[in-house]
Amino acid sequence: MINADSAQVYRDLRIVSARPSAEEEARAEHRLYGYRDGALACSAADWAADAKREIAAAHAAGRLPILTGGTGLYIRTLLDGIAPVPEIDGEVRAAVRALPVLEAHEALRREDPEAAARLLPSDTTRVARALEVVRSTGRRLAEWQKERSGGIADSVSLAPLILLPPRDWLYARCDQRFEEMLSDEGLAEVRLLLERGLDPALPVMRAIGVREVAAFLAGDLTRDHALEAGRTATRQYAKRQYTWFSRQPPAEWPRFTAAPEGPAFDEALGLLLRPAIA
RNA sequence: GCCCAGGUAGCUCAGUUGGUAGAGCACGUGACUGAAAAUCACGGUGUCGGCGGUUCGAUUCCGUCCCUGGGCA
Repeated sequence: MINADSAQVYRDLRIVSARPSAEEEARAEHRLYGYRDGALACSAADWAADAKREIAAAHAAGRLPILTGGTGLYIRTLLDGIAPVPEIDGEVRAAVRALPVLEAHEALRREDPEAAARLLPSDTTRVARALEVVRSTGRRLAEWQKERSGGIADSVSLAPLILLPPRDWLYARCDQRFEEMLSDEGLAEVRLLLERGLDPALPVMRAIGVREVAAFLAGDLTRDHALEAGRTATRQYAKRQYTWFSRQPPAEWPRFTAAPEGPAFDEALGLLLRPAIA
């Protein structure tokens, strides 16, 4: 089992990212779960390189790799590749991210007018990305994006299955899941993370639940309010995933729209895995 | 029981000097090329507490009842 989830890669988040339990991990080999330090941001390309290695290793050992996870961009990067933009200079990145968005957009208007026209001044992430790319590489992002490299889609045979369970079912699971984050173990996990004093902009600090649990620990939210805020954030995220996975992947990838449990799901998995194993 | 203050969207509240109403959050829909559990865009979803009255017209004014909070007994 190879993780394709951007939060489950971090060592610091076990409960909060709802990683598979020790018992679950004992049933099959699991890779790329909790293998990175939260102090270092993991990018889609970083993960794709790791996943490529794990897939190759599984193939070499004559075993079937199964990717699972909810980060669409990661999976797309692995399969289709991504623009070959070189590593961004650390100082450039820091300077760009220190700018207020409006100023960054203003700068972009001068340095990459095309990108400025395409992006709304409110879109902090993309404005910063476009700006750091021109500044660090001297080439506009759109130029880089004419090319994609590193994808493995053509060299593997893929058996995809997209899970789009009924909204009610999905939201009930979201609500249930957050309860565990406020357990003693969940609280301890967030306490340890906070003690590291990491940059709050790091992905590990922005994982759903970290902010809510931290607010509870600090006394800024009651337990009930933290629970409600966390559940809301989880449901909103689930909706974003729903939109991504129902619309972004190729139309021919099968969608499983019932709850992923019981005989119907077992049959779908069986149909999926039989040719892959053969 | 009496006196105040309230009752408007799922929630917290604006507002309408009488012409059927709007913010934030929630919610819905969508976008997505190197921090994506991120970031962003679009959408108002409503017996304006109930019933009467005045009026061409009432969520708005009047009466009454109900409910909530506070005060006095």
